[in-house]
Amino acid sequence: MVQIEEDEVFSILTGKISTAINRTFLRSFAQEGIDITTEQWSVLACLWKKDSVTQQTLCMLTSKDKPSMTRLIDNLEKRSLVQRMPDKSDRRNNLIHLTQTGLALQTKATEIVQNIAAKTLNNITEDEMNVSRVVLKKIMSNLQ
Amino acid sequence: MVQIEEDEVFSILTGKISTAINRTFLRSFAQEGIDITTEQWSVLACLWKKDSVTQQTLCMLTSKDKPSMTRLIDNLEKRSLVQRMPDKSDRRNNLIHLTQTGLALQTKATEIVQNIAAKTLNNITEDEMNVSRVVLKKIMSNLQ
DNA sequence: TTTGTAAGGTTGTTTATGCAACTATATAAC
DNA sequence: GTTATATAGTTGCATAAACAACCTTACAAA
Repeated sequence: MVQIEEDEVFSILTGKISTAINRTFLRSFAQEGIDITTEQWSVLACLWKKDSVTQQTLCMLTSKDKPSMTRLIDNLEKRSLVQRMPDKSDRRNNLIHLTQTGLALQTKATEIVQNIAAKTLNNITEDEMNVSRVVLKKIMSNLQ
Repeated sequence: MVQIEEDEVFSILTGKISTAINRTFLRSFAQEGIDITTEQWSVLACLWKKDSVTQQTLCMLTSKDKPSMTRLIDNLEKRSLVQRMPDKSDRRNNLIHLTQTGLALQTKATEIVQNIAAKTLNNITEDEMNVSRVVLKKIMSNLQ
């Protein structure tokens, strides 16, 4: 049984680390003249792997709920990065399709994200990384 | 040098884990009839340790910026959990003071948080936990 | 004493989350 | 075929984050 120290619980629960990462992320993107948020990037990253999927699919891939996805897509459409397309085989679906602009962002954005990741994970050893992977998986499964 | 796999970067950057924890947190509190958010709790938790501190102090303790804190305190005041008090020695300051209601929440809230933490960290060994602590510290310092 | 500057807070705008309630389409049961 | 139910997506409301711009009070330098 793990002894839980209040301070570390505090740090994790309050999302200190995730908001710090998010802040870094936003600033790096802004600095490079890319006007998207972390969340918008997370959707684009899915589409760069596989384009033209339903909003529901994107919800599952990003662990966001339907209303959040609706508004994320709204904002991505405002920036002309994606476009909602009707699905002929099932009219309930929107197929989210990358525009040329959205597609063109991939290289630069991916590079920026890799840099952030490298900076964030600096000094962390391979062993520490492997343990962390296990821990993260356990936590995710503990939370369902 | 750590090899960074895109999937795990993705999971961390998108805050999948922190939002999952946050969701669990909100639901547990709601279930027990406590109507506060994770962020509001994080402020209360500071005050339970040391009452009557400035908003700026709370900002530093919770890693939030001034506007966020202003609105958090607004919402905590709405719920009558804290009260802004003038600081006679420096009129720029607000001293944030726990009300009786805010103080009374401590025991139950702390118990709920401990339960969430225990559930979240279930199955994680002492060794894994120790490595994780180190990794979290390194990440925080990498992000300043 | 006046002026400049720093520090503590607040407000406005945009984006995002959670939840509940809603519409529209599809599908299964009768 | 009609009804019931499930699925996809949208909208409304409250809360929170980031950033910039702002007001007020304190304090130091001239």
